[in-house]
Amino acid sequence: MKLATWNVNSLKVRLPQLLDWLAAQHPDVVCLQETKLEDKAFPRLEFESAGYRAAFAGQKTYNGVAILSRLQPPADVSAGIPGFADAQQRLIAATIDGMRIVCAYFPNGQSVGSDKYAYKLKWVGALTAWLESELARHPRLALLGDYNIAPEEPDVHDPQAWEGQVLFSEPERTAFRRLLDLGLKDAFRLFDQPEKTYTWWDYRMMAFRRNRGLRIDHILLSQDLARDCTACRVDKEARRAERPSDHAPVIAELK
DNA sequence: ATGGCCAGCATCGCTGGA
Repeated sequence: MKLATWNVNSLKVRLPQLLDWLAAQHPDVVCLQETKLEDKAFPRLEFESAGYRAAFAGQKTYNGVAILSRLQPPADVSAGIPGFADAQQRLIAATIDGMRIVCAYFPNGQSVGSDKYAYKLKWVGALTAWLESELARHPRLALLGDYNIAPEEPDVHDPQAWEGQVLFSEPERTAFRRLLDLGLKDAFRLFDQPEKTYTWWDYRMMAFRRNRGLRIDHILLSQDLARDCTACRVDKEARRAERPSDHAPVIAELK
Protein backbone atom coordinates (compact mmCIF):
# COMPACT_ATOMS: atom_id res chain seq x y z
CA MET A 1 0.00 0.00 0.00
CA LYS A 2 1.52 3.28 -1.15
CA LEU A 3 0.20 6.63 0.01
CA ALA A 4 1.49 9.80 -1.63
CA THR A 5 1.08 13.55 -1.53
CA TRP A 6 2.10 16.10 -4.14
CA ASN A 7 1.50 19.80 -4.51
CA VAL A 8 1.30 19.92 -8.31
CA ASN A 9 1.03 23.73 -8.64
CA SER A 10 -1.64 23.62 -11.36
CA LEU A 11 -3.11 20.29 -12.35
CA LYS A 12 -3.68 21.63 -15.86
CA VAL A 13 0.03 22.18 -16.42
CA ARG A 14 1.19 19.10 -14.52
CA LEU A 15 -1.36 16.51 -15.70
CA PRO A 16 0.94 14.81 -18.24
CA GLN A 17 3.73 14.57 -15.64
CA LEU A 18 1.30 13.30 -13.03
CA LEU A 19 -0.04 10.57 -15.33
CA ASP A 20 3.51 9.47 -16.14
CA TRP A 21 4.33 9.49 -12.45
CA LEU A 22 1.26 7.38 -11.56
CA ALA A 23 2.26 4.83 -14.19
CA ALA A 24 5.83 4.70 -12.85
CA GLN A 25 5.10 4.68 -9.11
CA HIS A 26 1.72 2.91 -8.90
CA PRO A 27 0.65 4.65 -5.70
CA ASP A 28 -2.64 3.41 -4.25
CA VAL A 29 -3.74 6.76 -2.85
CA VAL A 30 -2.55 10.19 -3.96
CA CYS A 31 -3.39 13.52 -2.35
CA LEU A 32 -3.01 16.54 -4.61
CA GLN A 33 -2.84 20.21 -3.69
CA GLU A 34 -3.02 23.43 -5.69
CA THR A 35 -5.02 21.90 -8.49
CA LYS A 36 -6.20 25.44 -9.38
CA LEU A 37 -9.20 24.06 -11.26
CA GLU A 38 -12.92 24.43 -10.93
CA ASP A 39 -14.65 21.08 -10.39
CA LYS A 40 -16.21 21.17 -13.85
CA ALA A 41 -12.69 21.28 -15.34
CA PHE A 42 -11.28 18.41 -13.23
CA PRO A 43 -9.77 15.74 -15.52
CA ARG A 44 -11.79 12.89 -14.03
CA LEU A 45 -11.80 10.81 -17.21
CA GLU A 46 -8.04 11.00 -17.68
CA PHE A 47 -7.57 9.61 -14.18
CA GLU A 48 -10.19 6.92 -14.69
CA SER A 49 -8.36 5.81 -17.82
CA ALA A 50 -5.24 5.52 -15.67
CA GLY A 51 -7.13 3.37 -13.16
CA TYR A 52 -7.87 6.01 -10.51
CA ARG A 53 -11.12 7.30 -9.08
CA ALA A 54 -11.06 10.83 -7.72
CA ALA A 55 -12.65 13.04 -5.12
CA PHE A 56 -11.98 16.74 -5.55
CA ALA A 57 -12.81 20.20 -4.27
CA GLY A 58 -11.55 23.00 -6.44
CA GLN A 59 -11.98 26.62 -7.36
CA LYS A 60 -10.79 28.95 -10.06
CA THR A 61 -7.13 30.14 -9.99
CA TYR A 62 -6.21 29.27 -6.40
CA ASN A 63 -6.01 26.32 -4.02
CA GLY A 64 -7.92 23.13 -4.84
CA VAL A 65 -7.38 19.63 -3.44
CA ALA A 66 -8.07 16.10 -4.67
CA ILE A 67 -7.70 12.48 -3.62
CA LEU A 68 -6.98 9.77 -6.20
CA SER A 69 -7.60 6.13 -5.35
CA ARG A 70 -6.58 3.04 -7.28
CA LEU A 71 -8.21 0.55 -4.93
CA GLN A 72 -11.79 1.59 -4.65
CA PRO A 73 -13.74 4.81 -5.08
CA PRO A 74 -13.24 7.31 -2.25
CA ALA A 75 -16.19 6.98 0.15
CA ASP A 76 -17.77 9.35 2.68
CA VAL A 77 -16.16 12.33 0.99
CA SER A 78 -16.24 15.61 2.86
CA ALA A 79 -14.73 18.92 1.78
CA GLY A 80 -13.58 21.67 4.11
CA ILE A 81 -13.12 21.67 7.87
CA PRO A 82 -16.55 21.07 9.44
CA GLY A 83 -17.66 24.13 11.40
CA PHE A 84 -14.97 26.35 9.86
CA ALA A 85 -16.47 28.56 7.18
CA ASP A 86 -13.87 29.04 4.45
CA ALA A 87 -14.24 30.05 0.81
CA GLN A 88 -10.80 28.55 0.06
CA GLN A 89 -10.78 24.92 -1.04
CA ARG A 90 -8.01 23.51 1.12
CA LEU A 91 -9.24 20.25 2.58
CA ILE A 92 -10.90 17.07 1.44
CA ALA A 93 -11.30 13.79 3.30
CA ALA A 94 -12.42 10.34 2.21
CA THR A 95 -12.46 6.77 3.41
CA ILE A 96 -10.46 4.27 1.34
CA ASP A 97 -9.79 0.68 2.32
CA GLY A 98 -10.65 1.31 5.96
CA MET A 99 -8.39 4.35 6.19
CA ARG A 100 -9.54 7.91 6.69
CA ILE A 101 -7.48 9.92 4.20
CA VAL A 102 -7.28 13.66 4.86
CA CYS A 103 -5.74 15.80 2.12
CA ALA A 104 -4.79 19.30 3.21
CA TYR A 105 -3.34 22.42 1.64
CA PHE A 106 -2.38 24.58 4.60
CA PRO A 107 -2.38 28.35 4.03
CA ASN A 108 0.98 29.85 3.13
CA GLY A 109 0.78 32.71 5.64
CA GLN A 110 2.67 35.18 3.41
CA SER A 111 4.62 36.87 6.21
CA VAL A 112 4.65 36.75 9.99
CA GLY A 113 2.13 39.22 11.40
CA SER A 114 0.08 39.53 8.21
CA ASP A 115 -3.65 38.84 7.97
CA LYS A 116 -2.82 35.71 5.99
CA TYR A 117 -0.52 34.55 8.77
CA ALA A 118 -3.35 34.97 11.31
CA TYR A 119 -5.65 33.04 8.98
CA LYS A 120 -3.04 30.28 8.70
CA LEU A 121 -2.81 29.80 12.47
CA LYS A 122 -6.60 29.93 12.83
CA TRP A 123 -6.99 27.41 10.01
CA VAL A 124 -4.47 24.98 11.53
CA GLY A 125 -6.15 25.36 14.92
CA ALA A 126 -9.52 24.48 13.43
CA LEU A 127 -7.98 21.54 11.60
CA THR A 128 -6.41 20.24 14.82
CA ALA A 129 -9.66 20.52 16.78
CA TRP A 130 -11.58 18.69 14.06
CA LEU A 131 -8.92 15.99 13.70
CA GLU A 132 -9.20 15.12 17.37
CA SER A 133 -12.80 14.04 16.85
CA GLU A 134 -12.04 12.51 13.46
CA LEU A 135 -9.32 10.35 15.04
CA ALA A 136 -11.76 9.15 17.67
CA ARG A 137 -14.02 7.93 14.86
CA HIS A 138 -11.25 6.67 12.57
CA PRO A 139 -8.25 5.10 14.34
CA ARG A 140 -6.66 4.45 10.94
CA LEU A 141 -6.14 8.01 9.74
CA ALA A 142 -3.54 9.73 7.57
CA LEU A 143 -3.10 13.48 7.13
CA LEU A 144 -1.24 14.17 3.90
CA GLY A 145 -0.47 17.43 2.21
CA ASP A 146 1.37 20.68 1.87
CA TYR A 147 1.57 21.93 5.44
CA ASN A 148 3.58 25.04 4.60
CA ILE A 149 5.46 24.42 7.86
CA ALA A 150 9.01 23.14 8.26
CA PRO A 151 8.81 21.50 11.68
CA GLU A 152 12.47 21.29 12.75
CA GLU A 153 15.87 22.72 11.93
CA PRO A 154 16.94 19.70 9.81
CA ASP A 155 13.95 20.48 7.58
CA VAL A 156 15.42 23.85 6.56
CA HIS A 157 18.51 24.40 4.39
CA ASP A 158 19.54 27.48 6.40
CA PRO A 159 17.78 27.47 9.78
CA GLN A 160 19.48 30.68 10.93
CA ALA A 161 18.28 32.63 7.92
CA TRP A 162 14.77 31.17 8.22
CA GLU A 163 14.39 31.54 11.98
CA GLY A 164 11.27 33.59 12.67
CA GLN A 165 10.27 33.68 9.00
CA VAL A 166 6.97 32.40 7.71
CA LEU A 167 7.02 28.60 7.21
CA PHE A 168 9.49 28.24 10.11
CA SER A 169 8.27 30.64 12.79
CA GLU A 170 7.78 29.35 16.32
CA PRO A 171 3.95 29.69 16.32
CA GLU A 172 3.75 27.63 13.13
CA ARG A 173 6.09 24.98 14.48
CA THR A 174 4.09 24.88 17.71
CA ALA A 175 0.93 24.40 15.66
CA PHE A 176 2.63 21.47 13.91
CA ARG A 177 3.55 19.95 17.29
CA ARG A 178 -0.10 20.22 18.34
CA LEU A 179 -0.87 17.85 15.47
CA LEU A 180 1.74 15.40 16.76
CA ASP A 181 0.21 15.76 20.22
CA LEU A 182 -2.94 14.17 18.80
CA GLY A 183 -0.88 11.01 18.48
CA LEU A 184 0.06 11.48 14.84
CA LYS A 185 3.52 10.40 13.67
CA ASP A 186 5.64 12.09 11.01
CA ALA A 187 6.11 9.13 8.65
CA PHE A 188 9.32 10.60 7.22
CA ARG A 189 10.98 10.66 10.64
CA LEU A 190 10.08 7.05 11.44
CA PHE A 191 13.11 6.08 9.35
CA ASP A 192 16.73 7.05 8.77
CA GLN A 193 16.80 9.63 5.98
CA PRO A 194 19.40 11.24 3.78
CA GLU A 195 20.71 14.54 5.15
CA LYS A 196 19.19 17.71 3.71
CA THR A 197 16.05 16.12 2.32
CA TYR A 198 13.46 18.73 1.35
CA THR A 199 10.15 18.78 -0.51
CA TRP A 200 10.05 22.35 -1.81
CA TRP A 201 12.58 24.54 -3.59
CA ASP A 202 11.98 28.08 -4.80
CA TYR A 203 11.89 28.41 -8.57
CA ARG A 204 14.28 31.33 -8.23
CA MET A 205 17.96 31.59 -7.32
CA MET A 206 18.74 28.14 -8.70
CA ALA A 207 17.44 26.91 -5.38
CA PHE A 208 16.90 23.32 -6.52
CA ARG A 209 20.35 22.97 -8.04
CA ARG A 210 21.83 24.35 -4.82
CA ASN A 211 19.42 22.25 -2.71
CA ARG A 212 18.20 25.32 -0.88
CA GLY A 213 14.89 23.82 0.14
CA LEU A 214 12.42 23.20 2.93
CA ARG A 215 10.59 20.08 4.03
CA ILE A 216 7.02 21.37 4.20
CA ASP A 217 5.04 18.50 2.65
CA HIS A 218 4.26 15.78 5.15
CA ILE A 219 2.48 12.51 5.81
CA LEU A 220 1.28 12.19 9.39
CA LEU A 221 -0.05 8.80 10.43
CA SER A 222 -2.20 7.75 13.36
CA GLN A 223 -0.54 5.24 15.66
CA ASP A 224 -2.42 2.35 14.06
CA LEU A 225 -1.13 3.31 10.61
CA ALA A 226 2.36 4.24 11.82
CA ARG A 227 2.75 0.70 13.13
CA ASP A 228 2.19 -0.58 9.59
CA CYS A 229 4.47 1.94 7.89
CA THR A 230 7.57 0.33 6.36
CA ALA A 231 9.11 3.26 4.44
CA CYS A 232 8.77 6.93 3.64
CA ARG A 233 10.70 8.96 1.10
CA VAL A 234 10.72 12.11 -0.96
CA ASP A 235 10.68 11.57 -4.72
CA LYS A 236 13.18 14.23 -5.64
CA GLU A 237 13.33 12.98 -9.24
CA ALA A 238 9.97 14.58 -9.98
CA ARG A 239 11.47 18.00 -9.21
CA ARG A 240 14.08 17.48 -11.94
CA ALA A 241 11.43 17.33 -14.67
CA GLU A 242 11.10 19.87 -17.40
CA ARG A 243 8.59 22.47 -16.23
CA PRO A 244 8.35 20.94 -12.75
CA SER A 245 6.14 21.74 -9.81
CA ASP A 246 8.16 23.52 -7.14
CA HIS A 247 7.22 20.66 -4.79
CA ALA A 248 8.36 17.05 -4.85
CA PRO A 249 6.01 14.18 -3.92
CA VAL A 250 6.28 12.33 -0.61
CA ILE A 251 5.50 8.61 -0.57
CA ALA A 252 4.79 6.32 2.41
CA GLU A 253 4.56 2.55 2.19
CA LEU A 254 2.32 0.56 4.51
CA LYS A 255 2.03 -3.14 5.11
C1' DA B 1 25.58 42.19 -5.45
C1' DT B 2 20.18 39.37 -1.04
C1' DG B 3 17.64 39.09 -6.86
C1' DG B 4 16.88 35.95 -10.17
C1' DC B 5 10.65 32.04 -11.12
C1' DC B 6 6.13 30.32 -12.29
C1' DA B 7 0.89 30.04 -12.99
C1' DG B 8 -3.36 32.28 -13.78
C1' DC B 9 -6.04 36.02 -15.45
C1' DA B 10 -6.40 39.09 -18.53
C1' DT B 11 -3.18 41.49 -21.05
C1' DC B 12 1.37 43.56 -22.55
C1' DG B 13 0.96 44.09 -15.53
C1' DC B 14 -0.76 42.37 -11.73
C1' DT B 15 -1.68 38.73 -7.56
C1' DG B 16 -0.13 34.89 -5.06
C1' DG B 17 2.84 31.37 -4.00
C1' DA B 18 6.76 29.88 -0.40
